[in-house]
Amino acid sequence: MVNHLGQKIRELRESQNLLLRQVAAQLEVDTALMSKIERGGRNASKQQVIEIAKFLKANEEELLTLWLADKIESTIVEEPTIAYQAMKIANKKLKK
Amino acid sequence: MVNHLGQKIRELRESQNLLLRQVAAQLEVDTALMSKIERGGRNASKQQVIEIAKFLKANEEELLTLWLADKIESTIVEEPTIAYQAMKIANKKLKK
DNA sequence: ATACATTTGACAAATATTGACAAGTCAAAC
DNA sequence: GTTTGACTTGTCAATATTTGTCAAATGTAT
Repeated sequence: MVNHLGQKIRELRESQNLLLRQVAAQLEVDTALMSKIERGGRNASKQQVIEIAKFLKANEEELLTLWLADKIESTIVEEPTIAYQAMKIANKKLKK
Repeated sequence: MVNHLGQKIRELRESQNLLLRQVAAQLEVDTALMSKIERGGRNASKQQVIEIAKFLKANEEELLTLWLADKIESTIVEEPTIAYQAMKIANKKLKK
């Protein structure tokens, strides 16, 4: 399983030489939680993603898209054999 | 929002002239819960879907696929603008 | 070895989900 | 118009899951 959002956040954070502690402070959460978010051990809330985007000067929609992709993946990961077909069905809604 | 699984179950049940009460008894749940499952007010558990398929002589994989599609849809429904892109990302995993 | 960043596991608190029950609607008999 | 039977809905307690913190462990450079 990948963790699209966490990897992206870590990339952004490190490229700006920021510490977990600093990002965590901005979100007003424990450093441990921030670590888990980056490593995929916890999901960020939508609001947290928005604040992270702001703080790391990233595109909010891009991060939210990764966040949603992670959620979709964790929904389907237990059902690999039928996932593709189910995705196809779910996709039909989107075209409208 | 549609409810793929519930609609299919109702269709199967009615075509066999069975009562909600009868299907519910088979699953050992309240009729009210069965009603909610068919109408989309509650999600069935995976085990319940399997038992429903058996009782209604339906294809288990087909019902589970609808069940998973419903879960995916409820994951993306709150984020219509980014859903398509997120689905595309999640889809990449499946090809492997 | 010290200092500091990060990670991990365990835990309580908060939140969400589950299924039952009771009360409700509705239509078809009667 | 009241009874009956099928289904629906709101509410609730029980249960399960998720959330974030703390303390301890691990890693990393000086």
